[in-house]
Amino acid sequence: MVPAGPAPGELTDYAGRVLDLAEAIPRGLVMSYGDIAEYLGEGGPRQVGRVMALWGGGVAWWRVIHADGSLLAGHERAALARYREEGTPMRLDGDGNPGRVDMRRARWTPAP
DNA sequence: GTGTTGACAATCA
DNA sequence: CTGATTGCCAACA
Repeated sequence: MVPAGPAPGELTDYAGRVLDLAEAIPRGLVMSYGDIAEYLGEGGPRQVGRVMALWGGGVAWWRVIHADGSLLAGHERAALARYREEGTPMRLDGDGNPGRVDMRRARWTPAP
């Protein structure tokens, strides 16, 4: 049998690692795309982003954000609700409303 | 095979 | 602080 490559819509090993790591992020903390890619030692922030875009719906997608702490475009409202519930450290935006995560405190790295 | 796009990041102005 | 530019890697037309 010829080794069939990853069919479209199916998880690859890399995607599995990304999702597994995303699931491992503790409540109240977050990781950036670049951090995940760096920890896995392969791919890059964009590949992690692609995995999350496709299968992120099955994990805590709101705990995976940009390196500068900005939230996901289009899902900011849902993410804010989660952060509020989990007590994630937030940084106030110009209007005095939470618009970003305080990466300085919320950033997390697995198994230190 | 080439060019464009994308749930990104680091650097410069 | 924000905005623009460049670099990176994979998928898609």
